[in-house]
Amino acid sequence: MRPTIADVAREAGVTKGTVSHVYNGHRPISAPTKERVRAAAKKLGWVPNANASALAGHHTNAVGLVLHKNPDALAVDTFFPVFISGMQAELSQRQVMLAMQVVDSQSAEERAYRSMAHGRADGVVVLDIHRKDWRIPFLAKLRLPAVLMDVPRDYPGFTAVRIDSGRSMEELVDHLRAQGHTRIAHVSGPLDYVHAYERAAAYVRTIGNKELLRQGDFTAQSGRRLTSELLSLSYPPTAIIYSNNVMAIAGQSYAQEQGLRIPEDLALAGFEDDEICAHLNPPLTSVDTGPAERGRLAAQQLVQVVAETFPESVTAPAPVIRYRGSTEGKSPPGDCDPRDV
Amino acid sequence: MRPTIADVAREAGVTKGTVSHVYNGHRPISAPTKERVRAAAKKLGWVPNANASALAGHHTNAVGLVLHKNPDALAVDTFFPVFISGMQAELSQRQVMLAMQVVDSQSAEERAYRSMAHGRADGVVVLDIHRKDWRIPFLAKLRLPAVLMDVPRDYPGFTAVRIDSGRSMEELVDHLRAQGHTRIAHVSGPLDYVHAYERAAAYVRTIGNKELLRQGDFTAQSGRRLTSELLSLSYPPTAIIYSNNVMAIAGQSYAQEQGLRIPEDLALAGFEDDEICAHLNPPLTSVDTGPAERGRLAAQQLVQVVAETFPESVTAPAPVIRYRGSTEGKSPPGDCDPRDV
DNA sequence: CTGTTAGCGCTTTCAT
DNA sequence: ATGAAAGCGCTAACAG
Repeated sequence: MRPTIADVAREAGVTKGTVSHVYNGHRPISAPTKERVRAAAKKLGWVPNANASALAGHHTNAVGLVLHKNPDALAVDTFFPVFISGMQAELSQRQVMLAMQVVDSQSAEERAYRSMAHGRADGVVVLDIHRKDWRIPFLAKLRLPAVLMDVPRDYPGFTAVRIDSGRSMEELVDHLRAQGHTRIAHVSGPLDYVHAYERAAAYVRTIGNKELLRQGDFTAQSGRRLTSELLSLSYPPTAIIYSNNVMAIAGQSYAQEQGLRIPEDLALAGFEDDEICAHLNPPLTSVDTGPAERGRLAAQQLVQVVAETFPESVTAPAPVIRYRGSTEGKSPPGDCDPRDV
Repeated sequence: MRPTIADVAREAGVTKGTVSHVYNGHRPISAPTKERVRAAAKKLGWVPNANASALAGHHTNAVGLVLHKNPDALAVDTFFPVFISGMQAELSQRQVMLAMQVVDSQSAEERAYRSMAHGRADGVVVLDIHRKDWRIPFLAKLRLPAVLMDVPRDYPGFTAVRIDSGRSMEELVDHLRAQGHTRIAHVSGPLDYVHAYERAAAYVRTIGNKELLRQGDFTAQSGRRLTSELLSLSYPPTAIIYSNNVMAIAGQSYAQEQGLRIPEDLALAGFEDDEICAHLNPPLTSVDTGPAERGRLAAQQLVQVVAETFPESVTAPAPVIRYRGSTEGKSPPGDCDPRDV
């Protein structure tokens, strides 16, 4: 049988309560007793049973992450591994586990959050918030502590980790304009996602109209399709900003197949920078939103929420635009680019 | 208060035992009773408390993954996200959670496995097996069900998911020889890892000596350093095979900085293909070991192990070599490559 | 500073 | 086919 707290207590000549307190520090224990208990635990190879302690105590030492998406998307999108590694940087220090569940329907998602609330995790990090998101009231009802990523405003009872991506969109447009572009398109993500919406809104605000705005769904396929659609306009754009890199890479590859030179004939930029962007040919300009740091902040906030030291919402460090070859070298109209011969 | 099984029982006019059996099918329940219980549960928003059921029953509906490495490595190495997405493809169907813990020391790793064994998870998947791996006897002692990835032989009481990567090394060497290469180097991973060792062993077997074998550690830095070392030999290699892509990409980038043309002056190939390889300039030849499928198989095996239908060890589909520009176009010695002018 | 004990919410015999 | 009740291993409130 696996050792229980009673075995350790017997071995150390104390009671279960004492052993318990040695491990959670909820009351002072004399040094020699502490030592005896530690020695006994080590000798027997005892670790607290997480289920029993969660059941009795109400802390699981785990945080949850419920992802509503196709498992394949996890493999393609580089945001997740980096975000998760950021979370783990914070969690591994504190020996907190990450309880991850991928679901494929709303009912499964509800069940998953319910089970998190009912003893699986002390709290959750919520990603990909929608503009009208059922999960926020739902989590409130469940009284499940949560950190909301990238919500546009504060929600009572929740803390948030925010990011200002509208600003980056403006900078990107300015940069392209400075290079002489006047027809700048945007391939957005689904506009019911807050992050996609904010980028698109900033785009429309800066450009002044939505003539060249197209709504994609973050997949390579939609990046390709919408690029093709934009390029076959009678008056096509000379620059396209994509709301993520998967779409941008697909767009670049499509444009090159069509014989367009990047950036001379078409400039491209994306959001959610990752290592691949620097290695493309030409390298892709993109916005680094700092996913690792955001993951770390999310975990840090959540740990505090769980500890009942209710933290203020924070804003992640401003995104950084990595300017690369895909937006360089556009000459002002009328000029003649030497490479153009 | 969150609803408990007692609330549901009361609401449905039955006992707790009956509710329990409706949910785990451990004994027949009449249809009408079943319906009443289901309705009551839905009405109250009840889901079984995972801790209580694990404590009483002994199943957690979670599988564990303990990773002993720097969190950053998770972000760089594309193996993990893809492997995990493969696992999730299997787990999400069965509503099984993934309990993930990143640790930074052996003692933390032991604790993590102990806590998995003591109620965190029904079993674990073990990655990055060493040639002499303390975890195997340790897990046996803990009686924690486990699936071992890429072990060279069977271990009594464990099932394994294997892969034949030695064969790919041979093919790669043959391919390079066919293109006229006679000085073929290998930058391996740490040789105490089974996967790195098997590749290196196949290399030595095929080449006949270890003159051009260098031991790296899977980081970009070591890829760069060892490439530099190999290239400054008085009789340097004309081709290098790396044990992972991080090292290969770093090597390619270093070689190009030195003014070498790939593949004319130096051919390169790596293991652990990922999307980035196809987008490099030139695209990198590499071995696709099918991480998603291996993740799926691991999860599938583990689920079976946990269900006590002890499955045979399986071998994953053979790796596929993606031949790309980084190994093409080497002319036989003496010939004159037109591009060489 | 330490001992005692009543649960936490569920599963599972043993009854009926 | 269902009910009753004894724990699973731990925490925390109550004693001392």
